[in-house]
Amino acid sequence: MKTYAEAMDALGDPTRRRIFDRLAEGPASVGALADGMPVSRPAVSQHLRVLKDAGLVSDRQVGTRRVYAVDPAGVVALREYWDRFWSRAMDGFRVAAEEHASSRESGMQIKESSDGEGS
Amino acid sequence: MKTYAEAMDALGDPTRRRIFDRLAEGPASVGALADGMPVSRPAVSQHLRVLKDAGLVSDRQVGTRRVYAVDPAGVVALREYWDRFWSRAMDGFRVAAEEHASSRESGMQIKESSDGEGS
DNA sequence: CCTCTGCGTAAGTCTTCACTTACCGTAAGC
DNA sequence: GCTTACGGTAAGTGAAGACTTACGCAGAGG
Repeated sequence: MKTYAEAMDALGDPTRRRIFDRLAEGPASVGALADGMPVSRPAVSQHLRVLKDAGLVSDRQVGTRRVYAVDPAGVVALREYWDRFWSRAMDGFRVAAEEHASSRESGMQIKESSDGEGS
Repeated sequence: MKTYAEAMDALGDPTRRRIFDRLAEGPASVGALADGMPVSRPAVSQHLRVLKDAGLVSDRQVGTRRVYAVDPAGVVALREYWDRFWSRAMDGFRVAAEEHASSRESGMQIKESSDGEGS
């Protein structure tokens, strides 16, 4: 299974996010992607390779051109990961709020600066 | 605005993802986070700073300790960005499929290659 | 007072990686 | 056959950043 980690690493780069953003609006060839980008065409090629290895895009050959498009499978996997993460993060936040309240309640040594009470 | 880009960059690092994952299960102090991590405590501090600048975590002082927790605001912003991205990506995929079909129809040469994984 | 704990910060090192130019293979057109 | 588009790959370079150790500062407690 393509790890979500690879996808997150891939989208951690601004240029790759820009390329992926562009592909999200429709498939495009490498040259078309390189136009309107501040980097060279080989750079775009290398970024596309990373995105492809991460399972985020796929490519097909059309004549002499190579057309790239978003790979729905990778996007779905990433979205599922993010959904799990989302719920866990919300749980964690709830735990944080409860711990904050209970520790205050039980008289633990929490001298929150000189702020005193958090309203 | 700029938050989601910063958040994506922040989560592009494996160590920061690990820290954020840990915080998603509940708040923790810097020392507690550093324990069970393969990196030193200052490294964790620096990662926490990046996560905090990205709006993904918040901190409060408890005595001599500093307790970090996920910041729901940042998580919400990132999720909204992802939702928009998700729908755009799906649109792009539909466009790709349609273009693919039409080009096949017109008898063009097409060679597919996504990620070679036979069964 | 002094000490000890907990954490942030400074300074430096070293690895990663984004980008470049140059080159080579492949598909279409003459 | 040759030539011209298009794009992947190799090799090299420079900068970003992840990590370390050493140090400084604030709070809790004897």
